[in-house]
Amino acid sequence: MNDKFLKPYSPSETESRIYELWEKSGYFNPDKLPKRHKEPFSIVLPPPNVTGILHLGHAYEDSLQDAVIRYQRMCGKKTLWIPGADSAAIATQARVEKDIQKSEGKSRHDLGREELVRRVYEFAKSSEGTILSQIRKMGASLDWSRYAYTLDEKRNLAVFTAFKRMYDAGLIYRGHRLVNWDPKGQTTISDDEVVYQEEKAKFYYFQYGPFVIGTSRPETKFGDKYVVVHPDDARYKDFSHGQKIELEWINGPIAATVIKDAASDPEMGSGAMTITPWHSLADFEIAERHNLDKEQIIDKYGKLLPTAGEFAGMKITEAREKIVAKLLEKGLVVKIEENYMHNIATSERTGATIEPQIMEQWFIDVNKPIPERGNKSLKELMRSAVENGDVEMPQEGFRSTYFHWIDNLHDWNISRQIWFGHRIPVWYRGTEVYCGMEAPKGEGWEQDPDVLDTWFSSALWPFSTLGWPEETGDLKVFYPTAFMSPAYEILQLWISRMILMGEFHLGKAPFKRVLIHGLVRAKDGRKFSKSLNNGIDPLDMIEKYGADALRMGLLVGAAIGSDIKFDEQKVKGYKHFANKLWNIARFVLSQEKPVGGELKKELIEEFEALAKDITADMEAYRFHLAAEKAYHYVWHRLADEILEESKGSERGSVKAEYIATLYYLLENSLKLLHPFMPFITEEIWGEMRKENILMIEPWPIS
RNA sequence: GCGGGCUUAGCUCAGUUGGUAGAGCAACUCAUUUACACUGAGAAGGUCGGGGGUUCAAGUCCCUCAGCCCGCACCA
Repeated sequence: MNDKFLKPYSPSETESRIYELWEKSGYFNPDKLPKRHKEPFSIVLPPPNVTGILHLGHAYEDSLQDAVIRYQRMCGKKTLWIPGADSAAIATQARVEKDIQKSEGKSRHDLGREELVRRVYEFAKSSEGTILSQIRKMGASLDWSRYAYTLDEKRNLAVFTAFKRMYDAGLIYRGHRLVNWDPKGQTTISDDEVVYQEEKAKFYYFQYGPFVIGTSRPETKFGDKYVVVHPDDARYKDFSHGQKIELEWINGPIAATVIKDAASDPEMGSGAMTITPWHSLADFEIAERHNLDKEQIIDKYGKLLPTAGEFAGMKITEAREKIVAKLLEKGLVVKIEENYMHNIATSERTGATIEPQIMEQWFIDVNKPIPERGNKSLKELMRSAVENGDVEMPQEGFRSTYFHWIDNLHDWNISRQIWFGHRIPVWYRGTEVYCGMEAPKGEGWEQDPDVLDTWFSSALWPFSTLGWPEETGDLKVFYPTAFMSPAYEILQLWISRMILMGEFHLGKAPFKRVLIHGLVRAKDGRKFSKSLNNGIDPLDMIEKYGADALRMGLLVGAAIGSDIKFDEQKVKGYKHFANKLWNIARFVLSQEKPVGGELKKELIEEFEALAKDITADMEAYRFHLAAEKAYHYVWHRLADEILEESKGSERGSVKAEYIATLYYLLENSLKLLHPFMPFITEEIWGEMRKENILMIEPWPIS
C-alpha cells in the first residue's frame, strides 16, 4: 500500500495528475475508445464566453454533463462531449473598446474597423486559455481535439452557408421594420435581450383637437397626426374613418386624421390615442394596417430631429419637461398623473433605455412556408419538433413556456451594428445585391457593414461543431446529440433557435432531449452579482475542498429544474466524504487481496440491488438521487456497518472470510461514484493496480 | 392580462408509478487514539402552507384559498 494513504486525502496533490492521466489515455476522444464502445452518445458543451471566467453556473453544468458522459462511457457508449467557446461579440467588443479608450484615449472610429476587429480577436484569443483550464479543473471529460470557437474557419463556413441557404430560400430578408435600438451600444438588439424594468413616471393628458389623449412620452408627439379610436366607441360615432381635423398642436396648427382601429382600447383613458409609428411597435402595426405615414422623431443618439422645431437637438429627457411647459402655456394640458407605474424597455447588456426605431435591417422570416419542409414555417417547425416528441421536454412547465414564446414570436432581427463578429455576407453595388463569402467580380462592390447576432452562430452550434456543412463522419454518427441542459434563462434565446436551425438545415432537431436546470444562487436565495459582491469562485472551492466535493455539493439534493442555493458547508461535507472513502480504501487495501476468495452472497445481492436502483436513477436523469444513494451506501452501510462487522478480534485485523467481499464492494462502489467523484475514485483505482483506468471500466450493471 | 413554479425538521433541500415521512448542516447525550476527529453510537425534532374531495391508502391525484417567486405580453 502506498504511503500516501497514511495521510488524509489531498485533492490538490491528486487532481491535476489524474486529469493528465485521462488526457494522455486519449479516451476523451470517442475514436480512441476500446472496441466495446459502439453506440454513439454525444453532447455539446454550451460554449462559455471566450473572455469569461468559470462561475458556479458553469461548474454546475460541467458537473452534470460530465456525470452523464462518464456514466454513458462506462456503460459502453461511444461518448463524445464537445468543448467550445463563444466570441460573445457585443460584450467582447465593448470590453476591448473600453480598455482602448482608457489606455490610449482612442475610440473605435479612431482605430478603424480592421484594426479594432484584429485587437478584439487577439484579446479574445489571449484570454481563451483561462476559461478552458478552469473547465479542466472541474474534471470535465471533454474531447479537446474537437475544440471549436465560434469565429474559427469551420464555424465561419457554417455561418456563411447557413445564411446563404436561408437567403436563397427567401427566409432571410432585408427590410425597414421596427427594431430595438440601443442608443448607448449604438446597435440593435433582439427582443430577448430586452429587459423590462418597472418605473414610476408622470402620465399626461393633452387636448388634441376635440380629443383628449394620454401619454407618458410627450417628446414623441410631434409627428402624431393620426388619432385612433375604436370603431365601436359610441363617444366618437360622429367622427368617420379618414376624417381630417384641423387642430392646434405643440408647434402650431396641424391637420390630423381620424383612424378607426380595434387596437384602441375604449376602457383606457378617453379611448382616443395618437400614434408614433416610428417609435412604437403597436403603433407601427396600426400604421401598417392603414398604410399611414411614418416619421422619425428621435435620432440614433436619443436626440430630437428637426421636426421637433425649437426642441430639435435636445435629449429626450431634457425635452420632455420643456414640451409639457409649452403645452401648459398653450392651455393644452388637461391633467397630469404623478404616480404612473409602467415598464420601460432597457438593454440587458448596456442598461440603456431602448428606443424603438424603424431601420433597414436583416430579418429571419419565421412565418413563411418552406416547401422542402412540408410547407411548414420555421415557427411551425419549432413547435412540431417538441410536440411530436423528436425533442423531449419532460418538464411540463417549460414546455408551456416554450410554446407560449413561439406563439408570440416576431421575425428575428439578425443584424447588429458592431464590428466584431460574423459579417453579413452580402454585397451591394448601386441597386445590385449579391450574397456570397467574397465580393463578386467587378469594381465597386461594398460589403454590408453589419455583423450577425451572436445567437445566429450559436444556433448552429450542435452541428457546426460536428463539421457541418461538410458531410463529416462526426455528423453522421453524432447528430442529433443526446441532450442539452441549459438554464431556463436561455430557453428562448438559444434552445429554440438551435431547434429552428437544426430543423431547417438538417431536417432534424439537434438534440433528443432538453433538461432545463435552475440557477445557482447564493445561500440567501439572491442571484450572484457583482453589485452585491456575493460571488463565490468555484476555483476557491476546488482549492479548499477539491473538485469532487464541489461536484457533489452542486449535484446532490438538487432536483433538475429548481434553483440551487449554494451552501459551502455542503461542499465541506463532501470533502469529509472523500476522506472517508480514502480511509475505507486504506482499510481494505491493507489486506492482501485473496485469489479466488469466497464472496458473501447477501452483501453482494444487497449491493447489486443498490446498483440497479442507481442505474435506474441515472437513466431517468435523477442524478441528485443517484449520487446521494451511492454516498449514503458507502458511508453509512459499507463503512459504518460492513467494515465494522468485518473487523477481527485483534486490532487492525480483518476476518479472512470478508476480505474478498470487501474488495468487491470497494471496487464496485468506486464505479458507482466515478461519474460524480471522478478524481478520488480514479486515484484509489490506480492503487489497486488495475489494468485499465476506471474511466472506461464497465458500469456494474449493464 | 396570459403562462409557470414553490410552500416538507431550527436552516438548506430530497421524496420516482399513491403504500410506515428522508438527507446534509445546526443543536443534544454518550463513546473513543481508531481504517478515518475530515470519527462512531444514540436520542430529539414534522397535524408535509390552510380547507375540502377521490381512494382500502394522499407529501404525492383533483378542487379551493393564502403567501412567496419567475417567464411572456401590454402599457395611449
